[in-house]
Amino acid sequence: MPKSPANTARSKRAGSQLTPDAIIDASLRIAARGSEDAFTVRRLGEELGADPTAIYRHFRDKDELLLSVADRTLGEVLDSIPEGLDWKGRIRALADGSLAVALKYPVVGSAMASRTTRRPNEFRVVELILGAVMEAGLEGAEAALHYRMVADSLLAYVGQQAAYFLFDAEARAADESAWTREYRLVDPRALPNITRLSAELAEVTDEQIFETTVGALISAIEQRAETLRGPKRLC
Amino acid sequence: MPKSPANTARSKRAGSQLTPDAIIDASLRIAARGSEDAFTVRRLGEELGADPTAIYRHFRDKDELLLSVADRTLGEVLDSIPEGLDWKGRIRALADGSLAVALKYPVVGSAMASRTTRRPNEFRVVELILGAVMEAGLEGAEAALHYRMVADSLLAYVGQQAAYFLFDAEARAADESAWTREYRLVDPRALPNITRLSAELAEVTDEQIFETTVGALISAIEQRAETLRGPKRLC
DNA sequence: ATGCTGTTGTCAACGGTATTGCGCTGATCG
DNA sequence: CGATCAGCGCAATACCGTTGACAACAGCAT
Repeated sequence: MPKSPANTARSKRAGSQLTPDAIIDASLRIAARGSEDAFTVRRLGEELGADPTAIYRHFRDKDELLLSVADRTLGEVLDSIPEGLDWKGRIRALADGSLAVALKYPVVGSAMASRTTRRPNEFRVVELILGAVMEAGLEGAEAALHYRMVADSLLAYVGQQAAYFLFDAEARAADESAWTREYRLVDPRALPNITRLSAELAEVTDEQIFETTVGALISAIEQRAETLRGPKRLC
Repeated sequence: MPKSPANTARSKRAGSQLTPDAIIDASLRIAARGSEDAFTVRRLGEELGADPTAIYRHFRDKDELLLSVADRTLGEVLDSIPEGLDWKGRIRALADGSLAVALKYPVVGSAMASRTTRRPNEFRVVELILGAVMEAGLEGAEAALHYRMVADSLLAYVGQQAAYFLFDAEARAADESAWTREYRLVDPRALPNITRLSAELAEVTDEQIFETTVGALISAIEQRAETLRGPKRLC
């Protein structure tokens, strides 16, 4: 075990050309290449010009590295959110930023869809969402519940998109043509709705879907707050 | 290439003790053991009492097997949905059933979160959701869009839950205690909302979150249909 | 009956993955 | 100046999915 670094004037520059930050940078470079370049320990060593196993001097295992990388990207998302937005704007900005960064680094996005990093920037996200739902008018257990709804749904959706994006071009092309091709060949008697809407199904874009989903979450919060605020009448 | 099976009286019983169905059954048995037993080709061979590579005589690769397994479980979910429910009830039944089966076979649920199987039962799901949103009052592109919202959100959420459930007990225990432990140790000045709501955050259950999320999707459909139906006035 | 053909299971092997233990080296510190 | 020790390279390990060669065996035509 190394002693605490930066204790004295230690690790001035030394022979250590490898630092946690440099490794995270290299990881992001690889992750940005999407499915063209697998994110493996060997590939990472190559990118760093070092032996693959050198990474293990700075991270316990690949999982811990991934968590650190994810935290870095989370930070980028948070810093990109402008000041002065209302609660809906902040949630929308978080959602859009998360999706963008997850599609930029799909390996990271897909791997973290079901994880909690427990690192600094994750707490900032929690704080942001909690602040938003409270500004919307929710309190206590209701605020906590709706925070979880937003956080879990967003993370799951974004991770799913990233994983899908990670598929290589061939597989994705096959998947997408399925919407237009196979839906038209289906038995119209057993599946009348699909038959009738096959054209419309093929034209829905991912952006529309994401926008609609985020909108659904936001308006759920809004309605809940309204119900709790004015329980007297509806109209 | 084999000719079409069951053409004549072929494959009466023959030497073939291994059938696609038997392999799917064995896969589900392994998948049901969750994280205690990895779902590998070798383990599958062991479960079948056969050589691991024998599977490749019936499925092109592991991915195709997984798709078939997933389709089987989808069928179970669909068959468990009772007749005579209104559109909200059908969507709720589909959601609850999907979550249940994904937690029963977490490997399958997590692996399929970002896939489309393009197999018979998937079309039945599409048909079901489309029918529901149309019964709610949506048509054409609006129906297609909201179908995608429900399908994608549900699949992503359920897959996320399954992946999380797949973690071995130790990791999950650490994760869960994080909610109660680390949230209390946080800097109250930088993260006031977390500090204030740490108790409530720890008490939110997964069931509540899922129920709230599905409710949000349903009421988004309801509202959209209402807006389109009566565009005259609101009150 | 005999041989042909095609299916199915077995075996050994290959290339890929993450990870670990050992030995060297070179900067830091007493 | 010599001892220490963190950081790195190397070799090896234990898995993983997948493939190709081979043997057993059914059904079919001769």
